[in-house]
Amino acid sequence: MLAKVSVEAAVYAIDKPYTYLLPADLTVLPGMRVVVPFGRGNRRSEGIVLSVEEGEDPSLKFIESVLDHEPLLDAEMLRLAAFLRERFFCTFYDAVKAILPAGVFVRAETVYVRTERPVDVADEDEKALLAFVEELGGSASEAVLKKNFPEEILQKLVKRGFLHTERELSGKTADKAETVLELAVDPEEAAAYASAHRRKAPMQAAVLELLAVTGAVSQKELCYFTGASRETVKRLRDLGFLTEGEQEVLRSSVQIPAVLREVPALNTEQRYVFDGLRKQAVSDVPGAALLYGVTGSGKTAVYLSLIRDCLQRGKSAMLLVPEIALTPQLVNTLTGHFGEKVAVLHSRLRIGERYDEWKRIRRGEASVVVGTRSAVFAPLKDPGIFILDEEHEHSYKSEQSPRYHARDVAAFRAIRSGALLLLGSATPSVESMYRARSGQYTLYTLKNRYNGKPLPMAELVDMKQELREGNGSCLSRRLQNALRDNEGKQAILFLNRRGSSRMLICVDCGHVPQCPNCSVNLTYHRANSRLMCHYCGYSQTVFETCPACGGHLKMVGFGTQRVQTELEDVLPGKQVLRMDADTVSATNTHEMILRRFEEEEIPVLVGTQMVTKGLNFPKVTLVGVLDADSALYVENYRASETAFSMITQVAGRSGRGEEEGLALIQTMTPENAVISMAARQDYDGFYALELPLRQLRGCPPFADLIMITFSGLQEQNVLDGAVYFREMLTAALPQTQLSVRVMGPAPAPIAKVSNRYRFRLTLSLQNCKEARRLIAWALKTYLKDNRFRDVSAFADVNPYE
DNA sequence: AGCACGCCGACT
DNA sequence: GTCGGCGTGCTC
Repeated sequence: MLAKVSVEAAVYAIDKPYTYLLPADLTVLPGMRVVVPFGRGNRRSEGIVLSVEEGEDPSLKFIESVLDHEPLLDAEMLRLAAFLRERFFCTFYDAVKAILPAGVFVRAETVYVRTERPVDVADEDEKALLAFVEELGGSASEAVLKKNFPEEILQKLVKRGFLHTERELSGKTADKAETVLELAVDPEEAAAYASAHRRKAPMQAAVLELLAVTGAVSQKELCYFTGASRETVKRLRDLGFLTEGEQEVLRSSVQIPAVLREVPALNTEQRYVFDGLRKQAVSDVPGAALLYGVTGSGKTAVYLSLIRDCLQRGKSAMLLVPEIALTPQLVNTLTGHFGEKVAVLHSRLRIGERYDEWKRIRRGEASVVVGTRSAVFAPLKDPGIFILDEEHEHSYKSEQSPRYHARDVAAFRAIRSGALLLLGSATPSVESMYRARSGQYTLYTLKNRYNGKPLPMAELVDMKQELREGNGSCLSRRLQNALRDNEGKQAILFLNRRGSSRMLICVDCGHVPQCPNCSVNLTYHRANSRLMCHYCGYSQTVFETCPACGGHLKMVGFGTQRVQTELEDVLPGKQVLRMDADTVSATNTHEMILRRFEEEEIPVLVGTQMVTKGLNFPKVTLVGVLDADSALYVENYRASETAFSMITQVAGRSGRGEEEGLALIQTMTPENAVISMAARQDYDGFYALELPLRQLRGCPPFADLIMITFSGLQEQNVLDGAVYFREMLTAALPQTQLSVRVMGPAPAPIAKVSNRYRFRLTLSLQNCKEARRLIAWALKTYLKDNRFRDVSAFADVNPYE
């Protein structure tokens, strides 16, 4: 017998099914993972079986062992992996790793679980084994069983369906407080360091790789799952890769009430939308729909009714949200209505918890999945609807391979399973609205807010004028007055500036300490009182004097810190809460800060991006956007869209309760159309303005952008690689029917990270099969070329960064 | 990518 | 004579 295997060790250039011989004593099915020898040195690699067929070929190597007792992926999920590989230019195994929960890949033991089947065995040994399992509560670990019983009996019982196997992560931690470790650098950087040091420091590499996929993990779990010692973790912390904090153990976040609540009744408008969507959902080819509903129009109520309807039809449902931590009410609402049927999946769950939820979904015990991006891969049984709430949000796009967009994955799964794809937003992405208006999606609109209140008044404040009149502060006089008038109520101030962190500047010569490895300024971290680089983890002590001229160094906070200081003058004695990268950590989470803001009724909350999302604070009557322009100055075709939705969403935080709200939008360019339309909440105007620009620039929805990023240690070499790629591609174009616009190579916005120079090519094209085949061919050919061995390359479809 | 093979220069 | 530098080619 032969098995086609997708091998983890095979990089993109050589990724294809490899055929192995199947030893007679191994049972292998498609979707099971195996260990195989690979390459000249026969190093062992994990792989996943794609198919098994008859045949002999003595020149082939043997599969070494099988890792799973049953397939982890069924035919449909294998197909999904193939889709990811073809669509997003990753290896098949990268796709598999994205689809399966991390728990599958970490140390686990096999447990045998009794099945529902009534016991009717005559054999005494078999009876004894089953009784033993029963006594242990219905499941027993493999190690324990094998110590007490011969293996044949165990296998016989499995074969006859009295027991089935499961992989379980043992040794769960259950302390009150524990050390939590969080990645201090970009996941991408951590992964890069890991692969560079795999040989010399395999444990460090394992730790970083785990954190790159999971975010924050407790020290116990980290050591347990990687086998690393605490010393290794400490070393990584000292190298600047990890930050450490104490955290209370999360209670399983899902609380199920004793009595389930009824799904709320819909108002006339919601009812109309629901009826339309339901009809679409039960049709033969449901297709996709866009629900465009202003903030506060009650999209969630429509989702709930649709999910209930799905369950009543015996189908399951998925609801994706951008960031689960910011929508705790939604999870409570769902569990309040659907109880144990709800499974919650997001990156902040512990590995074990996520794995448990995954198993519940797979077994069909959970039929409503709510979660973030990666939850789109949940192994739902017979899905009837895939909902993406706030579909315009960037967090639906993965920035690590496979660089997928949850919307595309959900669309694929919906089509394959005959389910409805529903996208919801108050500020839909231009491409989704275009598809809705051109008839590819059905368009549903919710125009009225359920509390009957109008959208908050938004006012533009000209900051140039402020400057001219001598106000150099980041708070306009209009905003200062509004803050003073807001007595007894709450306000949120929003600052867009990325990395609102503090840095050092020489007051004499203007020198700013730079990272020696990256083209960025070093920023000050209060946690360890050192200057650090966000990109590579480099850190150093704070200088006393300027290294360039010996002058005086001054700390400047271009961010929330400065706003907080200025607020002390405007509102003397009033409490101000800050929420940004500096104050938010694994220990002091968003939720905790937001809860304080609400419960203690702190007058002002100042924050970055994080404060724009979701939350509903009835007492907030004033919202200030401090620098509306900065979102526009990003090198990305989506900059206007991002700025528009950001301003609109922030303004929407105001006046959600009884009192009317006010939003003040400070800008240096009040004449800018995007900003003034956002202030007026004029989505249609924005759309009409943006669409022709997209067409002109060859951007979505008219064409797709595929960005190829090249990186390496020698700048000239990297540039040569990019130029070569460009030439190879343009030379191949005449043999195709394709029209491709190639832009670049140009240096990436951050030209150097970890001493690696980065150049990018941007291709604008119609994203069809033939185009993807061409890109894949060019990438593979390039990656196999010996001249550019030390210049890596990857493709990213419609990147957000 | 990662590993072996092979062909050159510096060494006990 | 051999140890080890890195350029080259292949991965069922």
